[in-house]
Amino acid sequence: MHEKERHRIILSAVQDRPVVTVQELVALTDSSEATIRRDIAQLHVQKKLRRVRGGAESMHPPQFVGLAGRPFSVNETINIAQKRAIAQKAVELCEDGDAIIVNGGTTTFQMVHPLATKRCQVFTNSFPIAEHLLKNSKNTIMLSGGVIYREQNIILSPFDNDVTRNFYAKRMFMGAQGLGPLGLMEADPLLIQAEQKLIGQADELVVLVDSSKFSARSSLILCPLERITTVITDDGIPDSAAKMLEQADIDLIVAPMGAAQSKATSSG
Amino acid sequence: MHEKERHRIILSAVQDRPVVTVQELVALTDSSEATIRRDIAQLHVQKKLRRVRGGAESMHPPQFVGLAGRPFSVNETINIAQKRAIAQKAVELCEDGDAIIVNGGTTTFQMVHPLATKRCQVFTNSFPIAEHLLKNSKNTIMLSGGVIYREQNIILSPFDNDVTRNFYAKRMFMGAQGLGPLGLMEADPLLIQAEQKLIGQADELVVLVDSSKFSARSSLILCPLERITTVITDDGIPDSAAKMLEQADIDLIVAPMGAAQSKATSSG
DNA sequence: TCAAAAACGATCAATAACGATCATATCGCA
DNA sequence: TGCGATATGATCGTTATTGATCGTTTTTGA
Repeated sequence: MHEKERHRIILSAVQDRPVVTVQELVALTDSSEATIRRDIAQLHVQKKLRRVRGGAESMHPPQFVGLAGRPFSVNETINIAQKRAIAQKAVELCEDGDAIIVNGGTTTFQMVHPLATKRCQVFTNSFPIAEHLLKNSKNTIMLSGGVIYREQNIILSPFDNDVTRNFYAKRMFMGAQGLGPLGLMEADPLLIQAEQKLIGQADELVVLVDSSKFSARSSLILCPLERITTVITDDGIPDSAAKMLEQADIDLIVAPMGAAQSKATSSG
Repeated sequence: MHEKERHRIILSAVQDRPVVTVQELVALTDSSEATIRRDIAQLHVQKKLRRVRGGAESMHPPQFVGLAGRPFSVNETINIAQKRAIAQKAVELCEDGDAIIVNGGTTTFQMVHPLATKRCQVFTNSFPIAEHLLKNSKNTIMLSGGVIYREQNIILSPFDNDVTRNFYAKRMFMGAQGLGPLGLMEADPLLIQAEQKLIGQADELVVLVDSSKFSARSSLILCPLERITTVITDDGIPDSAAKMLEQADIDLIVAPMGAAQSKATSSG
């Protein structure tokens, strides 16, 4: 067996499992302990894995997401003030008893705090949102079925016949990568598919975007402007964007920012 | 078992319960007290947990959790030793890559700790099981869609067309209210419906019941004995029950109780 | 309060993992 | 084919980890 081949196997094994022992790799590659140790040492200096006694472990250890409060470690803290203000306005649209769909995302996640005092029927595809509402509110929670994708903490189903089709809501709330004349834009094709499925199950579509999203562009169009009922953003929205929304007959809600106002930065 | 593996299991166990004893961890990892104490001391200086007399406790535990925070506050603590031992044996049937179904319940929940070091495809209808495995393991998690019932922390779908139908597994693991000559017995009609749906999606059916369940009777029959492939119980199983299982051609696995006990035996 | 039981810490032997070295095997190239 | 370079496997001394045993400390229960 060639070196490259072993390395491929080792990296594959170490990514699948928290730890791989030298013995397991010996059995897997049918080579000697000495060779495996040399390979591990080599991959260690290449930062492809971490060398530990007895074997090797992944460089990206399984995320220890502390508690319910902090799901997506990176994105969540960007523009947090704007997101909170926007989410607050979004929840103000909801009344007890309403059936709503909350699509997963860092902005929509901020809805969980004001939602804690409500009693709505919440359908979501976000594991952290469901978790938080389950533990900290009395809302009825419905979850979509499917595989839980760890990076986004989103539940995706490749099938068309999931329970999503049995839920119909007055409003759906969602964030987006960008919002322009062509419509709502998203980056990931997988997300596109899931979100389009959800959009079809709601009457009104409420989009939550901080003002930086009006200049952000992405490659994939999720839906045209006409489909959007309401846009909630912060007071950094450019006039041109406001005019664009007005012409498309979209309700615009501007969430006022508090005293400590920071410039919105694009959050990827 | 290697160091990292033990640490993973210890951290998994300590998150599930406010305090874990050294003895429990010895049983869970099949290593000596001295080793566990060293591990706990090590994780203590790493601030991964807090070392206390008798065992260890979680670092951020005094956290208030609502009703739904812990799976079943009452049921969870009874027969905990038996449940852990039984769950341990159940996980020993699983190999990396296996597709398994884990039905929600207090006994099956104990499978999460030994599962922490595995890499399987786990389909479950239990929110706590999904949550724990998501945070403490690298398993692929698939969740059934539907309403989250807070009392049982189970996700139920009244519809027949949910994503459950798209998942097929080698084995399904489930607990039960009782196990008698007439078959597997359950108390709640709603659970019956959901569990029957799941049973149809697996090849083998593995039932996890502590020995008290052989004398328990319930009103509703979930499935006949013939459908059961394997029963895992503790060594308190009465001879009559063992004979009943043998006549029904069911594999019986007895989980040893206590530190130094006879190894598990398989028959039938 | 005292005695029994459990938990603990320290120590030591056994074991497993490691690193270094050398002999052999394989590959590239002329 | 022959040669050099590199990769691999085996051996051995060293080091780290583990489990058992001891005596000590803490908790439990009468």
